[in-house]
Amino acid sequence: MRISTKGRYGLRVMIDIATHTNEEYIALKDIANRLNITVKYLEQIVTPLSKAGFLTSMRGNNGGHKLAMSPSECRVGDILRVMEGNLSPVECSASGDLECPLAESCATVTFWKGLDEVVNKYIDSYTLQDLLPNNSTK
Amino acid sequence: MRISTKGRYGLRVMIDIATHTNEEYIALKDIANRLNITVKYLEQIVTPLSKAGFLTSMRGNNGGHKLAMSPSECRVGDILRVMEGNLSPVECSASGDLECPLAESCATVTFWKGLDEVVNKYIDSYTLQDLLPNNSTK
DNA sequence: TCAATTCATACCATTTTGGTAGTATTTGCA
DNA sequence: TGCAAATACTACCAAAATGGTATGAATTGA
Repeated sequence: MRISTKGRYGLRVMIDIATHTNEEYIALKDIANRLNITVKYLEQIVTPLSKAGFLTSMRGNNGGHKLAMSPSECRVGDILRVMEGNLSPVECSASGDLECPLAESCATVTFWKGLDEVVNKYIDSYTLQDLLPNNSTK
Repeated sequence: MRISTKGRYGLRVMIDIATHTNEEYIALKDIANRLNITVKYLEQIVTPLSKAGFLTSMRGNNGGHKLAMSPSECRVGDILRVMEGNLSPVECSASGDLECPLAESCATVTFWKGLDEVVNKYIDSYTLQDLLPNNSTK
């Protein structure tokens, strides 16, 4: 029951961009420096976030990334779901319920679905804004 | 953010034993048959549950396992924590906070701790009794 | 003593994780 | 037009975790 490093870095990156935003594109190089990871690895974290529409990227000189929305409109849950792929704790609580060969296992499906709900509800209760350094409301 | 198969099997095994209990020890062979896994693998699932005190085991002929408590006294959370080792979503929300080199990462620690709490609260709200086939209260 | 059963290790193939490396492509600017 | 800066894409890789199987020893009741 773990959030992978990609999920953690993804969130950190979004926070970093949000705190250093100044109407210009932010180079991966700078983010990588601040977060102490390689640019190449950072690309792998940033790419899905960009494809999902949370960041807009710009190639070429003076290119980089910036937030595609305001921090208060960006749910932490959305970020984590993009980075982690699927946050369902077990397969059968996800969408396509392929196989449940055991009758007993189905007794637990409600339980797993409930856990799924609880997790998603929590992570969706936070926006990026809530996690910015100067913010202390939550 | 996944529960491993060991966690899932652990829960299934406990449910299986609870539903087939009749004041005698239940052989792993029978459980393995019903759950369609090998006895050897089942041993690895049952051993930590036994050591944690949720099952009492009996060696020798007519030996096996049985619940050490009534299903209503057995929290699902306790079972999962035993099987999964540590349910904290990220390291720094767990007990021994070794290193947090980045100032930014600490902005998220409250968030991760909250997630940790929410998960544990949910899984502790269920007892084994709640997951037995004939039960439909929750 | 014997059969049934738990207990304890060792082992293994596959997948996932956490990255690095190299190259191609795009863009702004001199 | 050509170059430098930056992202984008694709391979690749080592180490750890996952999800098991196999073997053998110890224990117990009859």
